[in-house]
Amino acid sequence: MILNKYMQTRYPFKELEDKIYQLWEKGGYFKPDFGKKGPSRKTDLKKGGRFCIIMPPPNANAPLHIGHAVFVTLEDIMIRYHRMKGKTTLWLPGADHAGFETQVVFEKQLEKKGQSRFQFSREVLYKMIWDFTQKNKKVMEGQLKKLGASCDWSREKFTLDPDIIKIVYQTFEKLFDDGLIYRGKRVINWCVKHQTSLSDLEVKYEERIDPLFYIKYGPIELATVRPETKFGDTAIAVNPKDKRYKKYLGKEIEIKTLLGPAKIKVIADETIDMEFGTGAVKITPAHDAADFEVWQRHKSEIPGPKIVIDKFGRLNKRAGQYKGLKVKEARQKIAEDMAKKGLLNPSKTDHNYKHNVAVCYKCGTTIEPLISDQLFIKIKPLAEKAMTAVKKGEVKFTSKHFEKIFFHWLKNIKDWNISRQIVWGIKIPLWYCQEKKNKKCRDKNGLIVSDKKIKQCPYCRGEKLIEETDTFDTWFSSGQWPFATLLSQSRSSLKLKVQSSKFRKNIFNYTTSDFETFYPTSVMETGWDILFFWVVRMIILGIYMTGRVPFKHIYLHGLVRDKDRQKMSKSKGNVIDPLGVVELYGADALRMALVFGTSAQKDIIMSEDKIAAQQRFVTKIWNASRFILGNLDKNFNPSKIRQQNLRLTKNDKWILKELKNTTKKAAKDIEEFHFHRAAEETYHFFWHKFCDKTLEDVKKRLYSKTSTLKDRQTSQWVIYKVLVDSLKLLHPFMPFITEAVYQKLPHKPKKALIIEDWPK
RNA sequence: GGGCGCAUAGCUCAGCGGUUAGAGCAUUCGCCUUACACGCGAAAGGUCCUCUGUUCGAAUCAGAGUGCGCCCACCA
Repeated sequence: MILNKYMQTRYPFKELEDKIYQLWEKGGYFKPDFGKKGPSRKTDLKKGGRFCIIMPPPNANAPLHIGHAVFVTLEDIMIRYHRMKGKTTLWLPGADHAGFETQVVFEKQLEKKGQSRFQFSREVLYKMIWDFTQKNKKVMEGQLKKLGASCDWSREKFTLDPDIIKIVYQTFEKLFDDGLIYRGKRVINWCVKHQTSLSDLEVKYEERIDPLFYIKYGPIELATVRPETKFGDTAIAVNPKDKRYKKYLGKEIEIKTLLGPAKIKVIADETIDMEFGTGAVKITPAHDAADFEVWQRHKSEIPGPKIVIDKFGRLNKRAGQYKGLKVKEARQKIAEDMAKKGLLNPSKTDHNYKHNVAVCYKCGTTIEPLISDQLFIKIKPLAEKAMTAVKKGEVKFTSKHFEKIFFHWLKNIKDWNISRQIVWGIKIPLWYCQEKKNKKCRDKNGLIVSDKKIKQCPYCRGEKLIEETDTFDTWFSSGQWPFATLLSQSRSSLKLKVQSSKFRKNIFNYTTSDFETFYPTSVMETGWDILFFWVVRMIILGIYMTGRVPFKHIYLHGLVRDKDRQKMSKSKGNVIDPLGVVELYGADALRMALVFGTSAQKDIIMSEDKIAAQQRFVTKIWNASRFILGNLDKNFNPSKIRQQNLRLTKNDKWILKELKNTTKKAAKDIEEFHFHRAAEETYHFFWHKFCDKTLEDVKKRLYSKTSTLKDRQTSQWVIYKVLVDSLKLLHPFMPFITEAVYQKLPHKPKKALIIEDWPK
């Protein structure tokens, strides 16, 4: 008996959630054209408008973490709300191959097995990672469903889908034809462990204490932390205003080195800080980005870069007897030897010199700045357009804060290195002609864009061709995600045309209904940590390829932290596994906890307590619903009751008014991206106004034997009406419990709550 | 070095010019009242960081200070 009662009073989320998701999915409710007949979609559009979110594709290299649950929750709230508002609504899901990130994860797994990526051929490695991501992708899809994501699975895309790659190639070719791609020697961030270049964004800085040595270059003494790079020095630079060195300016001075006597030129450059060290700097253009720029300014005066460190972080033959030593060993050895020979002043060495050292953001290995051939995008002209679009309000940040950061970053943007020396990714469709037999070919610097194997240079007919093996920076392809995903939805005409046109760049002349209908999308919702990596690039590439911004609003959510404000990480052991939580408390509780008490753009503080608290709210909804549905007369039918025949009490009128206010406020708050306010408002309305006040008040009338039929009818009508509308208001936040209750209503106007109309 | 944000109840945060400053969690007290004890009813808890100004009126706007945090750039 007690057991029986217990089971009744708890909402059996475990049993119901999957079934409810199936009900939605099988009903086709996630599809934008659900309930709309035939091809007349355009007229339908006019009525309700449209709403579209392209899901930030999770990396297919690990199960979902709590951060993913945040985006699912926020985006699903918007999607469900606008769907109920009658809009043609699309939430397009996807998964990201996540080039470097995935390769790093996979490499770690190999390492655990005592293997290395370098023992596999490109093809084998690619296949292995492919299988790995496909497996992960499946897992992720299941997890997104568990969280209640009402996205249209029939439109799901993967960043390595052939049609996506096709579009990425066309973008690349257009950039190339417009002269915005160049291949050149630049000092790039090289990760010695991962054997690839990294963009500036993929580099973090660590404060370290290293000795600052004072070395003697003939009569000039200068400070450096990196004496091991001295074999690559091509000049000494001083500030033009520095009187101490005036007599040496423009002259070659005789110096002694560990490898014998040499000559080196002294030049003047304004960037040199007279205050630091001795005011004189050795210039090593092959291994320092700033020095490289000095060389660029003084090309005519001094020799070009001399490489002394190889890709494995070891000194090469330029370093004489030090060849083969690793940077760290070499530094110590060289400093010692120089001191012995009087080339270094040991008494001046600063052993407490604090400075920042660049490290790989994934493995923490010290970045070796290396000069190397890489592909770059000339980003300035593109960045300008992105800034203009934001200034004009074509794209709106929901937070001014991020808008400022956006402008600051774009103003100072540097060319984007898009080539990565890794296997996992989209191969750069580039060939290099070694012969360059005619002008046309020379003009292109021997670069040929082709995604197919070619045997001949199309310009000079030369047959000595080298194929590029690098892959694109993942963000280059994901930066095209909004238009690429929508364009690639075309089932018939476009696909054919794209395939037959090979590299015709005007695929955008062919419109597909999805691209036409949903581009620009309504909102880009993602974490602020990828503002530069992703959001900015989408704006840039979106405008470049389509002439229009990719989305109208940008909503950036914060990081999920634990209750001590710590970042969640596996090593700290403070991670909350969203799927584990769903198992324990149900998806609704997790979703509600993620919006409740958190405000836009700020970090989200999450603890299990908070989720448990929301589960209690789920229980409350369940029990209130049980009470209401259990107290309706058998023949109760709300559609047959006329409001003018009711005898509404003061309290009845009060709750109906509150309902109206809450409906209005919740709608406004969701539309203005204040999700927490909408959630809290509705929560408070339902629990503390409706349940605590109205239901208690109504009991008197329901239980009393002296109540008239009219009074009974009135109370039933009121509580039923408020319940049904509350379910609608709560549905975007807590889709499962609300749908579960809706399915039990005696008179459902629609087959499911998800396709109900938002209350008026 | 450049830029930005935050400071409100024990904790996490709302509120951002107008009654007595709110919520969730935690705390205390009373209740197994026929929807729910994952509940109900009540209570306690706040110089809204400090100072100065603007205003009829400031937690809310401005300036200065203090503390905390973040982002960008990295100079040998």
